[in-house]
Amino acid sequence: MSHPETSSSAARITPRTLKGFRDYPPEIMIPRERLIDTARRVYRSFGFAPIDTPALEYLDVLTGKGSDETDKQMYRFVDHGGREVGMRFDLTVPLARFAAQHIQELGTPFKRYHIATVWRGENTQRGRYREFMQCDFDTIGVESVTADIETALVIFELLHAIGMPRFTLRLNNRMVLNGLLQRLDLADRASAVLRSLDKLGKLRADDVAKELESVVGLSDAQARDVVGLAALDGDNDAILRDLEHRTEGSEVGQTGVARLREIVAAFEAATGEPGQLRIDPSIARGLDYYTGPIYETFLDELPAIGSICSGGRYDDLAGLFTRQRLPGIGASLGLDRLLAAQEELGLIERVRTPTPILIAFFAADRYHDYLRLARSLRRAGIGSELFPEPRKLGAQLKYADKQGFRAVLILGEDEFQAGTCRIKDLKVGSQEVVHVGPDAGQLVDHLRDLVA
RNA sequence: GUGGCUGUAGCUCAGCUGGAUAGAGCAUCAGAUUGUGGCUCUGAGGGUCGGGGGUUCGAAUCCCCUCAGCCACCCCA
Repeated sequence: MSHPETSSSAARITPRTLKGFRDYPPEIMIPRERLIDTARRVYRSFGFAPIDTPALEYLDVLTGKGSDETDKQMYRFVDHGGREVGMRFDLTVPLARFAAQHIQELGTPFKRYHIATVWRGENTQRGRYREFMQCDFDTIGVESVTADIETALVIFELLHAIGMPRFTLRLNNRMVLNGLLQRLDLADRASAVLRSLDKLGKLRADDVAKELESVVGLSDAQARDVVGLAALDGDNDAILRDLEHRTEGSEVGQTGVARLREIVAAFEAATGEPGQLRIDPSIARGLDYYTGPIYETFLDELPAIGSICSGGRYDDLAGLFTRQRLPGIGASLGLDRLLAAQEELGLIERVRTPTPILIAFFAADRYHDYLRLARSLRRAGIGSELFPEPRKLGAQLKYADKQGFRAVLILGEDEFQAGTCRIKDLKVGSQEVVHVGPDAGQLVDHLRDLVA
């Protein structure tokens, strides 16, 4: 109307989102933010401090480390000043740059968490988008096994805090794999072998063995030996003994097994839940840069969705940027996967409001009294929305129902006169009349139980 | 990036081998119901049939291109 030139349908632009990019409406954003808050709280409780870095970096900063694959997936452009620029495709490369640039002031150990959006122009799939969020935590500058142990403990606490205590943290050590490959005389083909090995979760052992022979060129015996790792069964002690045997004569391998042993013992001592940490020699993780312990976390109720928290140790984070050696270890929560899992397990309550209480705007000339009441409730820590117009009560209740409010406060002239308030519990359907009291104190006491 | 499947109202879908004004359920809005949501009834709004081009007297229907989604592969910080 005010823009006649855009009112014809020919001039109108179709509203749409780019492939792999998403809108997040309130009912999606509310559980998402809750999860992020929980991760933040757990990270901070262990002493990890927040950092942020720019979404855009000089292209050479990002491409330096990247494989051809990540190069292909990176969003890049030339800015108005002629600079070659890329969008970060993970939070580890920015961390490496950040650490190389600031480690003098930061000192070590440096523990940081970083929850931020990253971009990859890869093909989309269910649960894989071109814009997504990573929730990393890392410890820089600690070679000792204590950092490996703490990483496992953070994952443990995180999953419990999220309310998903039924999970298995699977642990392996690249040193063990390297030791084994050394013994098999395959050190030169390590990354190809590991890539195939990593498929053991998805493919049958026979197929992986076949791939190792045909693609990587292993002998029958070598392939069987590698795949045999996955067949290892029994408790952690039994597996560790077996691994010790298999890596005999390899110093790296033996060191790796010893480190696993320490992690297992400390995890048990700290949590009292030894069953939730399992040595799994078939966990390889695709990445070349892992050099020590590696972690993957699977939900017992939904293992098929894949690892929801993974990470590992790397000996040289920032070698591209500085001569100073910066060893580190860290992991990343798979936010989207975890949300998908919670959704599938029916753990996500669908609400469109972060606020539990709606105050019906009922008596038109009591507006100021409603404002005062709302303020008292908010000050007492009870989120309260005042309906903006004195519409029909039925319409306001309908709105409250649709948005997912926990309760509606109904006060008309009668209630104001009597100093009372009706609390309508939308979930149960019951209703009670309570005294408001000074500063709404009595009302607050009632509501606290309700919204707890 | 490669291959396959799919795309009709906000959502789930129907719509025959090409035929006239494209339908249903749910959802939305209004009313029944000016101090009480979910249930019921009545009514209304809502469609470039993903988009563009082609074949045809005639296309939601057939063909090509394109965009998007799903699945598999590739890969996986």
